Amino acid sequence: MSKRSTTLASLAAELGVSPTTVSNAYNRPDQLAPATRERILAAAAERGYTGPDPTARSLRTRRQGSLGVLLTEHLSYAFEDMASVDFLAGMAEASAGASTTLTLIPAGPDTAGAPNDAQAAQLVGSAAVDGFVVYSVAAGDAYLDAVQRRGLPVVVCDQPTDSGLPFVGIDDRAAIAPAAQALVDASHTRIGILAIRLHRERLDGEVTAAQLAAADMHVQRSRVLGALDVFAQAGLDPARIPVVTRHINDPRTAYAAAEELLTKHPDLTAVLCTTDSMALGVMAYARDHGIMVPEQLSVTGFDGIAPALALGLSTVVQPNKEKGAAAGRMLASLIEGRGEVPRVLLETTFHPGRTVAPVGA
Amino acid sequence: MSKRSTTLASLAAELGVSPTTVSNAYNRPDQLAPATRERILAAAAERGYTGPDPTARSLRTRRQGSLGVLLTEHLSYAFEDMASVDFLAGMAEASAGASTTLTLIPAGPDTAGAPNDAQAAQLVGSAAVDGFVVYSVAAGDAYLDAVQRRGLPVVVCDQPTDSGLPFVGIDDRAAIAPAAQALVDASHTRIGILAIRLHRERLDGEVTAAQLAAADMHVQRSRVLGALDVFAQAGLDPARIPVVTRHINDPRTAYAAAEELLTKHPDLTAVLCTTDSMALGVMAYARDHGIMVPEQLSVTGFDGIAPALALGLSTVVQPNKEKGAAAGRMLASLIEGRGEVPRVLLETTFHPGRTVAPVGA
DNA sequence: CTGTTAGCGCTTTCAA
DNA sequence: TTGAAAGCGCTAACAG
Repeated sequence: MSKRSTTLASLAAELGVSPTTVSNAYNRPDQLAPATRERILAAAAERGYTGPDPTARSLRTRRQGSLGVLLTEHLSYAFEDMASVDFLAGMAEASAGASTTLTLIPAGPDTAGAPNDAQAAQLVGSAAVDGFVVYSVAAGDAYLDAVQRRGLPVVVCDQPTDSGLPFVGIDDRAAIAPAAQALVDASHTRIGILAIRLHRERLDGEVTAAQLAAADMHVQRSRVLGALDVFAQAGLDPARIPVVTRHINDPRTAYAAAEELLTKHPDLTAVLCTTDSMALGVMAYARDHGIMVPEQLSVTGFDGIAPALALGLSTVVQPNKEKGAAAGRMLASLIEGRGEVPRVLLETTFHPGRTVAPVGA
Repeated sequence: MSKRSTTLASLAAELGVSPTTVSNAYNRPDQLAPATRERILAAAAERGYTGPDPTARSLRTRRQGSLGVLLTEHLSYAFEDMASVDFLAGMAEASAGASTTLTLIPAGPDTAGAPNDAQAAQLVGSAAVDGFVVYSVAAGDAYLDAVQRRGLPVVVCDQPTDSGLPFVGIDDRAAIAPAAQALVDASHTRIGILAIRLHRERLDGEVTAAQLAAADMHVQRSRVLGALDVFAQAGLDPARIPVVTRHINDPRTAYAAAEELLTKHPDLTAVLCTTDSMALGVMAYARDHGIMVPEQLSVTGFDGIAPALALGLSTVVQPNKEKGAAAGRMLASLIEGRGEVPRVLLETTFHPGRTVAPVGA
């Protein structure tokens, strides 16, 4: 209480032992006499010394004991999406396994060209971590650039898919096929697509083929293209399949997107969504407007989040949590120094659910 | 590439300026000639120097730029509960506001008396943070002790309620009253209660009055007692109201708990749950067993998580996200040095929903 | 088993 | 406007 806080050195001095000995008492219990150790720990407790200062230790050892996580856009949106929450849960598990902490970088929204590159660099540059997992960030994102410059180990998850960095994800383009196929098998021909965030720039509404081709959010783009692959294969004209998108991913927005799609195209008999959250929005909209699912409208999703599964949504299930765990483990092993550039693709499955029915059933 | 990485000092040497000047280029742009600054930044970029090392800076400035968050039990369980996810989203918002990162401490399960106090102290003691928010941790928890010993600013959220530390939460005992009252008003007399985790020690199954009185998880205890208050007031004998509890909070467990309660007490006409996740479990069980809600069974929850609200659950809504934000802001301001011991109680509201109906309706 | 000696990379007075 | 010096608190060699 009286003097400025106790340090390892001051403790050592008061006890008449060397700093090394005190340090060993904490870090290498087997390197000193148990009696000495007891004496040191007792004195420490008495003085309110809780052990070596983490910062000083990190400076010396060059290890932080923390994995950085960079989520797309504003963190608080990320938490609204169950898929990213599951991902984080998986990372938490991996980090507990490595007994490190998890540092979340609260990335602000990064609109392309917006002048917040400096802030990105600043936040990323000053995070006390041993490496980063970058989750579902747009190609060319300022935060991603900053992370790469930082020079620490990095694992990219989901996207961008072409960064050349260690990667964990799924094959989105192939993964969505069974959902699209289910619609085709049910004889649907008037199908709409609902996607979130195809571009870094805000872009809400119906998307042109050119815009789709230029989309820089790889995951969403792959899913839309994967669905169109299947529809084209089935003889449908991709140009006649409306694609509506929204920048923000939350329930209200999903509802509005569903409304736009179904109002502009009242003849649709099926909606393929690139996320479950969107599909949930469609179902909410349908319920509110007396549209029976699947009798009058078939709906498919993507992700396999709990609420969607609980509602019996026909959807592609991806192992979100396992993805987080895999990314976390991969990062931990890169930090350990096993330095290959691995690329892990996880499996997905189609959950038939009960929201797809033959046309006019 | 060639030599060991660039440091502020080496950069300064190569440029023939002093370390101070380079430091100023990053930290006090107004303290040096713009031209000098440009030159320094350019040279830095060229050499791949991304700015002052965060650890060294922290050691020097004694600030970490990160808020620590301590969640109960295994982090990955925490993520399964939407209420804590919402809380985290709120904290993320507050931390973005303070432009700090968020450090999650992956607390392992802390059974009372288990010998992991050392690990707790270790994890908490070595986290590079400026303070902690402790979320819903049992009274006497080893992690909480470790946090207190660490001597950094701390904000307690939800529980324990009697720590004397800065606090953010709700009045759980009063908050649950409207839910209980709704059941009473609907003339229910055969009511069961489902709660999670009343004690630190694992305890699954029906709880005795003595066990309830000794519960060290304040929040759950308060909610159960608050409900019993109302029932007693209405002339029901608390001793005849079964309380079933589960240690782990996940959908499967909730389902099992519902099954236990309704199997042991088939005459129940209503179940009051102390969390929405439990209530969801009851509804799932009811659906699977052909029990109509609310016609044959009334159900109430607590929390107001999105999936529950979407299903029309009659529940007490608490501002989870706002709670996280309030805790984060309070911690940030304590770190800034505004050092009172505040105590914030947030408001709750009862969401009538449609899962309560008169007996035998 | 314990001690001595050097920094880890940075910021901060204080001077020039 | 820039520089010199002095540590922040710790651990890793290397001796003893």
